[in-house]
Amino acid sequence: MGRRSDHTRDELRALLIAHGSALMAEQGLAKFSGREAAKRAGYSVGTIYNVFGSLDQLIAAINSHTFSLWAEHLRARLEGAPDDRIKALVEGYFDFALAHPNLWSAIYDHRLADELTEHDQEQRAVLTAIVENEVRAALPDPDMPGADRFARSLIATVHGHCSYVVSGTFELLDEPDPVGNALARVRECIAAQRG
Amino acid sequence: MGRRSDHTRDELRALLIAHGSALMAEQGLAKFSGREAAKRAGYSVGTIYNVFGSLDQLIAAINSHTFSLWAEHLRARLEGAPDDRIKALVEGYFDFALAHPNLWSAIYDHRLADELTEHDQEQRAVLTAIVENEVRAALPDPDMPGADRFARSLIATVHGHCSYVVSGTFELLDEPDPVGNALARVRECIAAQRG
DNA sequence: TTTTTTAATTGAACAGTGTTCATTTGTCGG
DNA sequence: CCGACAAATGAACACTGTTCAATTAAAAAA
Repeated sequence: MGRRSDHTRDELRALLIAHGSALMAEQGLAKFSGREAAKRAGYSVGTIYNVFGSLDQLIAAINSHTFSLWAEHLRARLEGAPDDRIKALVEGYFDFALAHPNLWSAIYDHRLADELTEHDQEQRAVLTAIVENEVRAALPDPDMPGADRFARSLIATVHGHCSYVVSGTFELLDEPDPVGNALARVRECIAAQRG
Repeated sequence: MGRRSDHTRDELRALLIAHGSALMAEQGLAKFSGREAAKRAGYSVGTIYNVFGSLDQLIAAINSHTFSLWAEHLRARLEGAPDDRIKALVEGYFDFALAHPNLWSAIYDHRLADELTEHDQEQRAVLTAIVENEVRAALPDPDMPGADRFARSLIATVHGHCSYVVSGTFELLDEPDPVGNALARVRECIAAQRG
């Protein structure tokens, strides 16, 4: 088969990301296969290299897509619990990761040799922005200098706890309530920002 | 070549771990090759399966070995700075990871299908125990209930920050001082344990 | 000591992987 | 209608993990 035009370039991108994402969710990064992803999309291996330049860039795009799903999940959870928004964020962070462990892990297990696309970076920045806004609002002084850096430090804090849950480290250490721990640490740090 | 006896079982284990660890440090988990590791140790692929049962178990053993190096690094750093021991721990956590990013990442990027060996678990628990002791000592009340769980929560906190550094996430977000952030969070949480 | 049994080591075989690229075949501007 | 371009293919290559019959040395038994 030679040239087709079943899909535009953008449709093809979306198609490969969608099927790639499904495969990633099923198999995880370690067992992910470009050939299989292409086959499911109805194309052959080479097409990945035409469209994304490399398999790694397809995986990066899949991961960026996961970020979008995740951001949407957080937004929905914030909407459903307008009282304690920090709690909603922390719980939303965890339950997305636990609902989609393979997708979530792939984000952090994948190491890209070259840099992320502009598009990928923007897609990923959305989640960070959501958290930055909420943390700022929860701060004793929302205009505190370095509020955004502080917010990202809190993300890292929650991330560490979540990472231990998904990797099984906490299970090994018989930790009964990792989410509660993460939330407690976040609250302590926010409280410490007064004065 | 048939049966040899150049090495005892334990020597062979150590040999494969040593060469595997060197390869892991050079190439990282994604490009790690069992064949290559075996070749460097002077044996053939099959030997890995004889000794460890599976390639994944060899990788688990390599990672446990990394934990030992890491614990030793922390001990040395604690010895060199007996005044601010929490700072020594946090900095020690980071600079081991940054000195050996491939070894460090392999620990968290590798997902074992079956469970860890007793031996592997013990080897890994050493690092946790060191931190638990130090955190306990730094606590307003060292006999606080749940001190160990709290210590592990702090480890998760530092881990999250470190993970973001090694994966490049923080670099992307222009964070100038991730270690400082981690240390600040840890201090805030410890201080919050009084009362 | 000689023979038998047992255990360790190999490497070919298999099914899969990522990556490249000559070849084919639609699409489109002139 | 045709030539130029672009997209899709899949065979080829060098690798991967995993299995396992065959080989050979060590240990046990005779």
